[in-house]
Amino acid sequence: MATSLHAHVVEHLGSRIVGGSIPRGSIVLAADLEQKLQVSRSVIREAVRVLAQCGLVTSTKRVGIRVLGPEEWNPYDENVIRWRLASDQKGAQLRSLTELRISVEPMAAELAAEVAPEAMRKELMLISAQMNHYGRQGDLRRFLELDIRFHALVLAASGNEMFANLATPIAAILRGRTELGLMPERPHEEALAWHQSVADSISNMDAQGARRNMESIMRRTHNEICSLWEGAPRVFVDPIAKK
Amino acid sequence: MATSLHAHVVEHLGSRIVGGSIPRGSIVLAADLEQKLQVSRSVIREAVRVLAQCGLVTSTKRVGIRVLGPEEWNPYDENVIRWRLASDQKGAQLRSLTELRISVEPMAAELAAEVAPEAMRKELMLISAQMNHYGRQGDLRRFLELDIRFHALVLAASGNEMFANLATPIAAILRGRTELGLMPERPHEEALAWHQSVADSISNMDAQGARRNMESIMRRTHNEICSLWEGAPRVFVDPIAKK
DNA sequence: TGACACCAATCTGTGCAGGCATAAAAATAA
DNA sequence: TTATTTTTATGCCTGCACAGATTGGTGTCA
Repeated sequence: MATSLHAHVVEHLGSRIVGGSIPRGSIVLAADLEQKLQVSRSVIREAVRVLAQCGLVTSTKRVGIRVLGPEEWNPYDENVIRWRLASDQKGAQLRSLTELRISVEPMAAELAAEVAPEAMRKELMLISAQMNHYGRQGDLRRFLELDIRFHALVLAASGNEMFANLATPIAAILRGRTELGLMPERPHEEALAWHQSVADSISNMDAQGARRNMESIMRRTHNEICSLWEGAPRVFVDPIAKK
Repeated sequence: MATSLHAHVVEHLGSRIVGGSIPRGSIVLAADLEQKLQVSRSVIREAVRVLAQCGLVTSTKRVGIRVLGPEEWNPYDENVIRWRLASDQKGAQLRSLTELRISVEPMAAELAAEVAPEAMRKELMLISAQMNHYGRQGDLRRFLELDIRFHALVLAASGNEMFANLATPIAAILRGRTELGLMPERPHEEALAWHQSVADSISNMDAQGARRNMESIMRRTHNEICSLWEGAPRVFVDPIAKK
């Protein structure tokens, strides 16, 4: 529905708020937006409702539409993540996501070894074999897509829908890393072996083995890209202030 | 805004969809909703936009508002979590959240030890001291509130906004566990000591110590409540099917 | 006769325009 | 300072036109 009018307005406002060109505390009026974007009130209102859902704005009577600060944004919202990745907060967003996946993926691998359905174990073995093949050939494009699928599969095979839902932003990390040339010419043998071991362990229901090998992958991943966010400021949200 | 009309409609429809009384694949018409809920089109439309954002419905021309299945729901949406906790999927939701916090909190403790601002370290020491005090007295109500604050603080002190945002659902877990009588008469000495050690480690910038002690807390937590979701089915979402 | 492509009717969400009600800030009076 | 009035932007409602997808009918061709 990217073609729908209200989605366009959401995109317009959301990217500007997250990007910083509409600073926190700003107050915009629905009537002004109608005129500026040349759309009707209903479109504006629906867009504002969606943005309010993401925590980007609140709309109160007699005041208007108030733009909120980053502490209020929903960091799990797909749009918010995308807008942050396209802004100067890219580093901080990548750091948050990477820390999250480092935490989650070993547990996902462990769970997958215990509960994954047979079809997913099979596919995991297939994917890791293909990763070996194309990795050794230095075909980075194909390797990237397989890598994305591999990690998405492990997350899905955990049977935890919260884990599975991290596949999309994690794919964004992997794509970003490759685009930025942070991948070696061809994947390290070590990394290939770890992926293979994760698949083997899951296939053999070896939960601890799956976890250990995934932890190894995560350690290397972290070392490879943590330079990206050097100096990006951390945000400390006092959990009481939000109540 | 809980008093606003459109929020009421979101609540009405959302809880019914997640609760299962409006099954997946159902098609409801905006006009019918107008009449049934006695509200105007604009209210219905804004509510449907919000629900579409959560992945509960899609609305297409000539067909109506189609109710989606659980694979499409956004598992990080606060409303969705709340509705699931109030439904017969409560077990599965608690399991997902618990697995997530087991993954995340040790890393959060480690990060907090490295980057937490001084004020948060201080408060963490204060909270853990109070937890000791009220815990030994067997004042479970006060202990619960301190426990919630403790974990929320560690998550916030990590400087990772995605971690910090898990404080709300984690608080729901802790409250639920106490309400269901899954807490011992008084907290185990071990648990008190671990909380104290986490606070100490963070205060002393001992990242590995903070992680280890938090891992101990998580292991015990898991053992205490994993009986809650015995037999709850796992959902395996093929990451390709969603593309 | 039957299969298939094409077209028109129809249905429902999308978007537009304008009106009244209401709540909360701001200004004014006590 | 406190209470009251005024101001003003959003909340909510309704009528209308449009767009796009489904459906069924029509005609063509094998």
